[in-house]
Amino acid sequence: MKIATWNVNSLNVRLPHLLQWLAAHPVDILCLQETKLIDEKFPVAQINAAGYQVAFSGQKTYNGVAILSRLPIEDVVKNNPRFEDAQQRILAATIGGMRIVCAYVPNGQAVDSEKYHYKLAWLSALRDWLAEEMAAHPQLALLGDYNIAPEDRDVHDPAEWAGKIHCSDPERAALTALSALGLTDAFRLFEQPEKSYSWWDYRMLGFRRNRGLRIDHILLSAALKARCTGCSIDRDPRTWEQPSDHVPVIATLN
DNA sequence: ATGGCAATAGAGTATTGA
Repeated sequence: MKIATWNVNSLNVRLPHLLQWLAAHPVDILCLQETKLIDEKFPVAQINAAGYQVAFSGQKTYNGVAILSRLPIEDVVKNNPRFEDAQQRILAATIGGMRIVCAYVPNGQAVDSEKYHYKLAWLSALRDWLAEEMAAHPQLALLGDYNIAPEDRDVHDPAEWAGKIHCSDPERAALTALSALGLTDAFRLFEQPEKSYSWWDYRMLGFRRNRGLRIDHILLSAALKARCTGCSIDRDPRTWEQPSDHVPVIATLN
């Protein structure tokens, strides 16, 4: 069983990449972020034809999340019931006995900005809701674009990013609060190459110079951590023509 | 200190992302 997450930065533009990637990596479950599509325009037929069922929750221009699955998708919940939010950033579903939560955490723009405080409030509400979800579903995975680099080793230049958005102490504390619920970063369960990132700026030759951040994560409950046998980042799609600025993260479960 | 790239909306340029 393989589960994965990918911020595609517009599914309208990236559908060919998505289908190409799935053909090479036929994961069982894939969470998408930044689909940027209203539900009426979601490419259901193409995704079904690739062998996947799909649940989605979108809006115009921004945000939007989806879960693709080879197994039936049940008990879909859109957004956090504990947090009133016009932005479509969360999709939860039960698949194969697991609770899968797909999340697109707010960017935050700049420390202390209005969007930053929205990000922290959003993360606090996520924690509170997940505490309940985990009690009801011991086998839970939280996959998505967290817009937080957990540690300095997840940042290409920790000095340049110190205290800045994605790296500030309150953001990292919010991630620690999720860990305190019993969620573990699947990527760090295993030995990994140094300077592993999941996002690179489109500008300044960010990818070629490997000026990246690791901000896309798969967090696993204890029951799923015990089943996890591997986790990796697939940099390859970042080399394709007109790529997303993020790449997929994949975890293997037995 | 700022812009640099990409996508969107919409019709020139502003906004957002990370």
